[in-house]
Amino acid sequence: MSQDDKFKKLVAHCKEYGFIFQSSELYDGLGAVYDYGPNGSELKNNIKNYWWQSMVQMHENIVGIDAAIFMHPKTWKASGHVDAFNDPLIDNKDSKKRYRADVLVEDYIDKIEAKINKEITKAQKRFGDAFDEVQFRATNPRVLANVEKMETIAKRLATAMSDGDLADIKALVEELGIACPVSGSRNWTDVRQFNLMFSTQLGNVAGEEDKLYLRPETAQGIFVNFLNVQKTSRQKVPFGIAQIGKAFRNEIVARQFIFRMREFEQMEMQFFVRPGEEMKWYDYWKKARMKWHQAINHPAEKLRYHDHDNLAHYANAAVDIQFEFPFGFKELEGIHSRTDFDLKQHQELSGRKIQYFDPELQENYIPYVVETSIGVDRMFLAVMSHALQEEVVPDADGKDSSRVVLKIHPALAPVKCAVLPLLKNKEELTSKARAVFDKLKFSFNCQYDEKDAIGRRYRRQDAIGTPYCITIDFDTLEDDTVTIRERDTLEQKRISINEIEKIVNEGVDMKALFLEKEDQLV
RNA sequence: GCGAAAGUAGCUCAGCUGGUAGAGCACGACCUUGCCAAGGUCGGGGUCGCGGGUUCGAAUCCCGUCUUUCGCUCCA
Repeated sequence: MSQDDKFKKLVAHCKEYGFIFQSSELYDGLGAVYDYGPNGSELKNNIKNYWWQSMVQMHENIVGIDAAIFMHPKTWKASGHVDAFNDPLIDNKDSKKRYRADVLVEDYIDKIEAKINKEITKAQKRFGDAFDEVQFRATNPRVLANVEKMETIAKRLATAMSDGDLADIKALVEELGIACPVSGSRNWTDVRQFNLMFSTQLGNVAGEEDKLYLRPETAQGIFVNFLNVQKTSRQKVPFGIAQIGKAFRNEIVARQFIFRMREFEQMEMQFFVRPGEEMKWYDYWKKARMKWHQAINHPAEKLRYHDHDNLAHYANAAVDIQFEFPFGFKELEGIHSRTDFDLKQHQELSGRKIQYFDPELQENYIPYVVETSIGVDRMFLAVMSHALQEEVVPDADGKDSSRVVLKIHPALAPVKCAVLPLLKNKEELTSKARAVFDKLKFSFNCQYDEKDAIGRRYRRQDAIGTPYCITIDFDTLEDDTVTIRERDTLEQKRISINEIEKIVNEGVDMKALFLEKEDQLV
């Protein structure tokens, strides 16, 4: 099966079995927005629980918060999003390629600089030891002209950027004769501004000053609460603050099902450390997060680290954990060393001190931050795409038949257990099965199903990843035993009704995922 | 946003040299069925994404629009 087919099957499966629907489908849908259905919301909650427990419950020095989506507008000035998320974009009409107009101009400036450097190297060779670079730069007419040109362009670009003068950026591109690297043509569209943040307003009659943004990341809710949390939870550096919540980005292109959505959910943990110790913790979380992924049976070969070539404005080191999705290796989680950038910025713009007094060092400092940030929806997609399998199993006559099975980790499965009377028309069986179901439903998400042949019901449960099926037959009426059927092995065992709860609970227990990691808890 | 492909029943799709819709699976009822899907009978369900045009007549031809998929950019 091609990757493309596999992906299509995954999307179809998600819809057919109530995992994911397109948002507002009734009205033709809304671009790049999706809803989670009955099974999807269960799975999503289980993923969030797995993350939350591994972070907050398993670490004494990590606490959770739930900050509002609306934040003071200055937050986004401080975080750099107002500037960094305002990209002036320009398209080349011939190659159909899109570029950031400011980057095109900056590349042009780099070219001039390269020219100057070439000039200097040449002169260095000619004059040898007698060469004085400062003197040369100050006097050589070609160098002087180029430096002036560079400065003029840079200054004009900076002014145009801060004024939002898109026409002048376009004019710059045209005047400099910048050509598209692909088509070589200078046939450009106008420069257009794309703000990746959604805006709305506070109050009914709002002016520009009341403009609010929907948060483009959850992290800032943690940073602005740093002192509140640190003081009230009596935490000492190093410690972390975890949060799960929605974030919004008005992506130019949102694609690939739930991989890139305009409204998405993040699971973030900001770990505050002593300045200078950030790389140690960066390495620690890099490893710890990889283990978290592997613990739910995602194989090592489907996961890999990917170092960032270009660091974001707030980071001094950054690595992605990539997962092999049906459409290739893509980013699933990011681990960033964010330095003291955010806290420092908030200190500056708020005019309030954001410092931590370290009782051991007897000094005040702004902590450094190591962030782990993972997309819930991407994790969902990773789990689904790895779990969805089609395999050949023997049917009633021992012949080959295919089954579609979601081999999802039992701890994440939407339904933990299905209770099935062997036959539908025997009242003794159905009422006994009902009784068993009514007991089990207090312990975990459980389903009762009596329709169709037993084999077909097994397959239905396979399709949504239910790890255990309990079948009630005539022997049950005699001795209170049932068969328990395991999803992956298809094995059936005869157990007593009293054992069901214990066996299923052990199978789906999340604790098992943490035990193997105990040796490396903070 | 630009380029390419697609949109017909809950799902997967057929029908498309124009004559007002079909299959398989799914769904409901009844029968059958003693452990790994696809047994029998009956039944419900679609104004063919939406809007407009051409035509006596449009799922089918034309235009527009929305959505999805793939590529370009960015990212959790």
